[in-house]
Amino acid sequence: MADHITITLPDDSTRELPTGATAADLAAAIGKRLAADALVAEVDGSLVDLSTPLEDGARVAIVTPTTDDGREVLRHSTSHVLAQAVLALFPGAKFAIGPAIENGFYYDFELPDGRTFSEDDLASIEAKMREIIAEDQAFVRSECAMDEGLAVFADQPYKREIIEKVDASEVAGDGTVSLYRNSDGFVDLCRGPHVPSTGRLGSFALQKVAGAYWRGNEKGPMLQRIYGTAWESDKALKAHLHQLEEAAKRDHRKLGVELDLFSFPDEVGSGLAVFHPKGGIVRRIMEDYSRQRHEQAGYEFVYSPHITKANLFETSGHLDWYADGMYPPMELDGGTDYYLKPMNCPFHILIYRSRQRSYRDLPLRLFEFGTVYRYEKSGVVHGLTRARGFSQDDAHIFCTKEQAADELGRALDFVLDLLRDYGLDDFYVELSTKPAEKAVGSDEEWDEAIEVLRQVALAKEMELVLDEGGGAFYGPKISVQARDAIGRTWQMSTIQLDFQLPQRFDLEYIGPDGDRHPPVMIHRALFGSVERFFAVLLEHYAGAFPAWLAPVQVRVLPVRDDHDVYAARLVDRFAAEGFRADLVRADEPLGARIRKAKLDKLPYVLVVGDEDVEQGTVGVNPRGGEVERGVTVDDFVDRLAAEVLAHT
RNA sequence: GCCCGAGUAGCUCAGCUGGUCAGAGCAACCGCCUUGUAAGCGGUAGGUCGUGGGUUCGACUCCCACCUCGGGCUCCA
Repeated sequence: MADHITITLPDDSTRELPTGATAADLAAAIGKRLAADALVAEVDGSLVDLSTPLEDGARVAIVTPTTDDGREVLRHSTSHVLAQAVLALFPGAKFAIGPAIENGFYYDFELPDGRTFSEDDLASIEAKMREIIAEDQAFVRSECAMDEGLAVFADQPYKREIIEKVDASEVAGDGTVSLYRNSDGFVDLCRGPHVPSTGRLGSFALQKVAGAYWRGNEKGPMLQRIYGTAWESDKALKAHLHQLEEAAKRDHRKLGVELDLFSFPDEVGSGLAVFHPKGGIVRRIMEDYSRQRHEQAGYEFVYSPHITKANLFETSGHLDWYADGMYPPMELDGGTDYYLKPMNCPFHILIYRSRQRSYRDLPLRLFEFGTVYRYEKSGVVHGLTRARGFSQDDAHIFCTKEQAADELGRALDFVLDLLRDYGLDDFYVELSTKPAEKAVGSDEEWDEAIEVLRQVALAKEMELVLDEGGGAFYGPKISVQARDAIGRTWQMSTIQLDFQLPQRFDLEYIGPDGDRHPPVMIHRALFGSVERFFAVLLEHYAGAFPAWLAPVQVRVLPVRDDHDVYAARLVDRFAAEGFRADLVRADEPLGARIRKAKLDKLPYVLVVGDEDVEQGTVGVNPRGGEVERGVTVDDFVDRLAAEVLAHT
């Protein structure tokens, strides 16, 4: 046996180490700083503990906390400390699984006698975790045979189940399982790797308690899950918690109440919103602008009813594939079932089919703000973003097969262009393929359609992400994902190619050759749901809508009663110019009225006093800007008009 | 749908183990104040404590059911 081994580093340089050297030795050999930062190592593509002896010829990278892999290990190890703390504080607790997840980790437990965790428990658990971390306990890996593992976890049914069900191939095919022990006797079943010792952890916070099914199975036992977040430094942790606070402040459900935009009256039912006047203004402008752009882009507007006989959705296939998502039928006219519509497409198809179509009619682009109703499971309803009744800005483009690629490209351009006009400008595109279970049509048809969509997306040179099995039952789709002001991504517009529905409804057109041909159908929604898009914009802007969308654009505040007449004349002038302006009289001090206007997030507050009445000016207090005195009214009107026109 | 948590005036919330616990601030309304850029002063009104049952001499407080809201229910030790 040679007395040394050769290791290749990520930069392709090599290093000689004594035989038997571990990943930790390698880190130490490279540098003090790296040795101190090292959490685990990546050896030939897989992550291992630092204590792992290296093989000659291995390609090794030392993983530090500020990498994705590093954070994942930190989070995973922190979840172990969570389990250790819970087992110490709650004798008899059973522990199940505790992986790292995006931004954090969780661990599932079952407490004796059906006990549950409360928020107060989190504080004591967190304190115990900090003790364990302060003790700097080593994570010591060992391996043992499966039956030995079963013995170690004699009173831990979930761990036993994991061992029993573990696929032999996943434990290196040798029937062993790996364990990690900490110094006070805590032992967990874990594939690893872990940080060398608990002292490497600490920038974490426990967040919430939730129920979760064992193995995600609704029929299985319900466990108590504790969620936490963990980071490489207190600074990163703080930044993450701050981001969460920011998101909470922007929550559209909260802003909807504060700004008097919409509500969900209990009397109406879960997931069913009503829009108040201020929300109504924003929504109407959103819709009007959309209509205007659709008209310019060659769409024709149609309308369809909210309910229809079952027959229509039988033909479309919705009742076969989608019945769970539909409201139950109403039986009318002596035995005929009527359904609330969950989608608009079948109606648009009937409009297409209402007369014989020629290739000269194509592409036919039908557009509707169609309100649909979907019976979402009660646990998934969420504000305006997941509602049971909502309006789609739904369009269906009927065209020849040859026109499809061009129409898809135009639709994608149109969608991106319009999203930018609403203030979103950071996108990527997702391509969703055939669902594993619910799908109609042959694989060949799907592959062909997917290929067309892929080409269209590639032509736009946009970042493309594959979403396996995420398509609708009738066809694949491209969806545009937008990142908002604080970096969250939202699925926005979808463009779906559909060969199925035209077949099911026997659609046809007469081609130049005089023969009948099946058209292709493109489903396309930009907002997806007007309500949801409203929520996204509300959160994106944190309630501070740009002037063109703001419910009130200008508030005029007279300094004293005797400036009322002048102020009222200004409001009239603004109204005449097509702006939304109001006036708040001097019943309260100016400072108080300014404050209220600011809390209402109005784009402009105008203060008018003696000087302004004399000179025909206003004092302009713009949202997020400096106060400017003595601006002429004409000047202000020009500025606001320009701003509204430019959609900024 | 299932689990956990929550539901007290329009909003935000206080109210310990059942017995003056039905309260505060903001908002609303009425006065006074007449004000130059983020909270002037005083007063009034407002809740069958989510709904319906039950236990009890007595329930916002305990039990059951239902409704609504929030978080979670894929990420394999």
